[in-house]
Amino acid sequence: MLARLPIPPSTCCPFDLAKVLDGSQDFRWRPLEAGWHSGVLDGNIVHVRQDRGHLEYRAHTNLDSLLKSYFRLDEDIDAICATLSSLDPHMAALVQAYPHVRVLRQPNPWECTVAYICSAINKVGLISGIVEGIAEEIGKPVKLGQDIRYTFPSPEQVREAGPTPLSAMRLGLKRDRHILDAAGQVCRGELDLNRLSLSKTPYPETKRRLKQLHGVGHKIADCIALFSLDKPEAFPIDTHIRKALMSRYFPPGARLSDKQLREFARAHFGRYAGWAGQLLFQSQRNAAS
DNA sequence: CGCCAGGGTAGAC
DNA sequence: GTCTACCATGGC
Repeated sequence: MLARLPIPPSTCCPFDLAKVLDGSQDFRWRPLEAGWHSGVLDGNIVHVRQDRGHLEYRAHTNLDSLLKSYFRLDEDIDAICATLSSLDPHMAALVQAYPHVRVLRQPNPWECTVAYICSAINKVGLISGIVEGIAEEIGKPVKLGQDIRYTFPSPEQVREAGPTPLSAMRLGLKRDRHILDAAGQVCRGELDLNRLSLSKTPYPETKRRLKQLHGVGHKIADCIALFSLDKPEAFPIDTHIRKALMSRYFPPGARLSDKQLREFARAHFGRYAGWAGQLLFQSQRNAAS
């Protein structure tokens, strides 16, 4: 089926699909022809394209609510922009320079967890290949037109597949064991990712639970919380964010631990710290390349 | 070959 | 609480 969703107009931060996906926190988008992009969202293969004020998509079923949630079409982006711009002059400049930045709401926290366990000390392109590889090895094929993709395997599927396919992928840094262990925790009901996504589960408790997973520390727990568990105050600190913070908010030569940087971010950026972090990330990556 | 990439961990003080 | 060595792989 082919469908169209209206994109709410925004004066300061208009929606730009290509840029949103390019700087995306979801590793599973692939460009197609004529402005279309192929993705796999929570088991659904989907093609999306922007036609001015509308989001067009092709899929096997109605994905209106899923896509609205994913791209945050139901959210007041102008209000978030205004909040970020009011934090300090640098943030105001970044909102103007990168108006397309969005923190997407990924529908599958399990996939997000595995993807970011694989992200440690890897380049974005490589992470993308690893996540795709896990889907191809253990997931199920899904087809839309001539496009064949693979669903990301559920914890049950990962556990049934056992250690062999993961170790054969040579993920390094014991990531194969971390993923299998996390799958076991979810399967045994020791880890309830859906409960953590509820607004009644606050950010601190969410992060504490995620950090109990092997291979998940402050940074990756914050990525999972921010990108798939609806915790906009989560502030993942990686090498880029560290550099951006040090150059813009502290005098040259200052030495701050990650703990001090987390405390600064919480106090200075507040409720939408994660969005502020995405802006810093974009600017730092842009400056580096 | 050397270096680094969207870190995490155990063990040491 | 903070510092350190080590974990493993691919791309340039």
